[in-house]
Amino acid sequence: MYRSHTNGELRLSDINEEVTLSGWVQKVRDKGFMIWVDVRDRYGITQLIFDEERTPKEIMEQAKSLGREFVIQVKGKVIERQSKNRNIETGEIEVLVSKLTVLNASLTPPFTIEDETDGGEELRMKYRYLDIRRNPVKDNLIFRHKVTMEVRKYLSDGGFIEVETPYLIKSTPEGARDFVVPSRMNEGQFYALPQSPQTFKQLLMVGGMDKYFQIVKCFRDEDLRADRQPEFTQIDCEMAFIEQEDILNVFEGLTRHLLKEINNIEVDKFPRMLYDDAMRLYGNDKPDIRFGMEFGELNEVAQHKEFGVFNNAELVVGIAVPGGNKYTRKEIDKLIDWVRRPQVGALGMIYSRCNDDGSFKSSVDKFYDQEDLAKWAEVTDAKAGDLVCILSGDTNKVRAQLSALRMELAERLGLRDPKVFAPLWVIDFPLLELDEETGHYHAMHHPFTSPKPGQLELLDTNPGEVKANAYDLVLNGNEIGGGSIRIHDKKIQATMLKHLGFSEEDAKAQFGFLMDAFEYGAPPHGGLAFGLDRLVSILGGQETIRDFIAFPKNNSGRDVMIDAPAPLDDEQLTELSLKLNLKS
RNA sequence: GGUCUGGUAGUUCAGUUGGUUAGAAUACCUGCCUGUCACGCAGGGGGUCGCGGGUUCGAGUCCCGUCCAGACCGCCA
Repeated sequence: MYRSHTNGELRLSDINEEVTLSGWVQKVRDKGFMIWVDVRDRYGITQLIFDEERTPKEIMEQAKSLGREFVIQVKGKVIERQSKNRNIETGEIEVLVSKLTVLNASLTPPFTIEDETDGGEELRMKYRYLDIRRNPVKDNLIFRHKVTMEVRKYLSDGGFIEVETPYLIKSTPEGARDFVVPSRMNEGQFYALPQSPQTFKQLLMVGGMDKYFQIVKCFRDEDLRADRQPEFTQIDCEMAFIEQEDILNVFEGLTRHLLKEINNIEVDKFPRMLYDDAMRLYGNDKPDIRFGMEFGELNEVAQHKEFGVFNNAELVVGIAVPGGNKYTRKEIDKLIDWVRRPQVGALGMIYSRCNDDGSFKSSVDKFYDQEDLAKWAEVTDAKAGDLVCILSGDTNKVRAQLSALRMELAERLGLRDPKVFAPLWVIDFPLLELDEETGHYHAMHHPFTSPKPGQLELLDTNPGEVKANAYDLVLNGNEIGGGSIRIHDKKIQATMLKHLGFSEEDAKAQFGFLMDAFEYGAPPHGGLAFGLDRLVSILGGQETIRDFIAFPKNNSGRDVMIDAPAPLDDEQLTELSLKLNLKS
């Protein structure tokens, strides 16, 4: 028996008990006459004591030789501490050791195994198994486990069946790049790893599994970000014989259940915002509504004077920065530099100070009088003491720029409180999106999303105006889920693919299996998918999803611990009938 | 594909205008220490300044290239 108790469990009530403990050496405090050793496992820390009077000499010597992260097993008696430590749960007792076994020695770890480690990101990833011994990472993994258990519980109780779908599927040209897997038995042919189980879950609907879910890995071969991994986990769901309203209700219920069970927070009914309104008021389809600073469009009140920059702009739009009038000229200039960075891309920024006496001072006083500036303040809902920041230009670009500024300022003003949760639905997304480079439309959600009833005809005349039965769940400025009512009619699906630029042949080759299935009694259906990694990190009140993933990839898609990806040797390449054609 | 930031002891970092033998903290090793718990005290070892080239009497420091890491833009139906 390696242990009778864990290291987080002994209390005063266990005094005089003979116990066996196992764990890692957190710390050796050698005071000469007395040695304390903190032994750790995932449940906590227990202090072991060795002293000249009560401990045999050879065990004292053994204790002196222990190093950090040695795996040890001890037998001993639980005794009350003379000086107690109120900071840890086992702080009132210690174990007087009568037998010490080193189960495995350890090299000195490259960073400290403590809550506030001295290890940098790269080092922690290389030795992730040591990192996982630290409370913050360990707790995050346990937290993730709790969230997924609650998800499974809620959905299973709601009649959903978890069904696994294949990982080795077929590459499709739409959407993200696929990770591909060569097939040895089918020379020159490749599987692709799924970007999502989309078509399979639709086929499950045709198969009559009218409430399906799956907690499932998905794969996208695109460049990474702090919050984006090449393999990530989705809570994937689909329902048949439902309307959009049913889906919103079920998954609003799931989200509310998680907030209640995990965060002990009750949330009101989630607001619903039209996509068009989200873009107009926040410049963004995933608005963070924990704070205001809504956009005020200023075309009408700013385009009647001699200021060419505004007059030539498609959109003039501003936000009020609460308390922003206290910024110095220098600070505002820095802000202007910030919006001019290539990552934001604004050409400049106009501002108007809202003074406490009700007067205004703007950077364009030459063109606008107090009455004009008062209207700007009114439209942007600026109060005395605020600063109105205005950008202008092409509508789509300027909205994105002002949205970036809004988020940046909110961050600086501390308005993005991770303890506050402000979920909302964004609904009525456009069906199609214009690719400015190619001039072609592509599906904003995916090609299986159904247009709003009665809008099918618009596809020919004004495709950009067609709205879809598509919706996103947004939490604190993050898209945590998205979905749609799907097409379940072969003809409509064929029309849709035609508009996306598929020839009849290509459509059949890529999605013939789905359209064939639609001919055998496909029920009306729809669903959505939650990004689990991001959902968990937001519920956990943290920015980085990597600390909620046991073994994440780095910025370049590498696993620095196992050093993947890696080249294949010639033998393997030959077996797969592959020949390399390296660019460099 | 692009923009920016960084790379110096095991680790986290400092290193001024280019100038003597490259420092601190921590970790590690040795010794001391009668209740420690961020233990304390004394001593010690530890450096390819990412790599390559250049400028210079002299480069951790300046220039060019390159690799690696991080953040962001593009991309992510």
